[in-house]
Amino acid sequence: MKRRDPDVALLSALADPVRLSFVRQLVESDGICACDFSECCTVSQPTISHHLKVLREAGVVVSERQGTNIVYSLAPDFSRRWAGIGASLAGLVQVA
Amino acid sequence: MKRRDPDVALLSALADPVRLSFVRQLVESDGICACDFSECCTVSQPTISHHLKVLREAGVVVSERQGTNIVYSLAPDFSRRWAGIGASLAGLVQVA
DNA sequence: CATCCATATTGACAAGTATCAATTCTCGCA
DNA sequence: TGCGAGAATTGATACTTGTCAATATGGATG
Repeated sequence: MKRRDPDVALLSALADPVRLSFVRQLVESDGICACDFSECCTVSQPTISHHLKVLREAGVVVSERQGTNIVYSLAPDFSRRWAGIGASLAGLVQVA
Repeated sequence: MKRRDPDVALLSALADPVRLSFVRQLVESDGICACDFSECCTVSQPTISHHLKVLREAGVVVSERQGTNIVYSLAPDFSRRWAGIGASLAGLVQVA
């Protein structure tokens, strides 16, 4: 596919039930081990890894090694990017 | 197709460059004739109709006949739905 | 260094989607 | 009532994507 609009890429990354579920979990925590995502959805380990890669490449999450595990957390500028798209779509304003 | 999470359905509807472009045009106007969407993207009439149907079924837009044409506009509760998803994702608050 | 565990990658396949050409539908209007 | 224009549907096709099994990678640790 051609080079993608980053907004479309971000929306695409969120437009999957498994990935949206991952992101919702990440919003409520300060980092989740990759191995712990398997508890929510009945998908295999490679599938989890695939979805995390999609989220990483869209800039939704970042990963960091902590000992044996790899811990994922929301990308620091995710909420700003989301607000930016929202501003262009629905006139929303972010309250700090 | 299985029953879909409406949030995923809304995000999926927006996660396409043509449809996102349509929605951005709709945000800035009070209604656009279906025939006028052809000006922005180089896609055929059936393709435009298809994308508008996807947006309609996701609840992003509504359509209304006006004489010969069919006029599309943003669904009245779209911005509320967007804000709802944002609240669960990024802690955003809508400023009325 | 050898091994083990967690994660990532590869390969394959099924299902979904975007697109267009051709056709059909549906009003408004003469 | 019949015609014409705008919009939707159908059918076909190429591309993308979600998924898993099998395999590879890469640190930590004995």
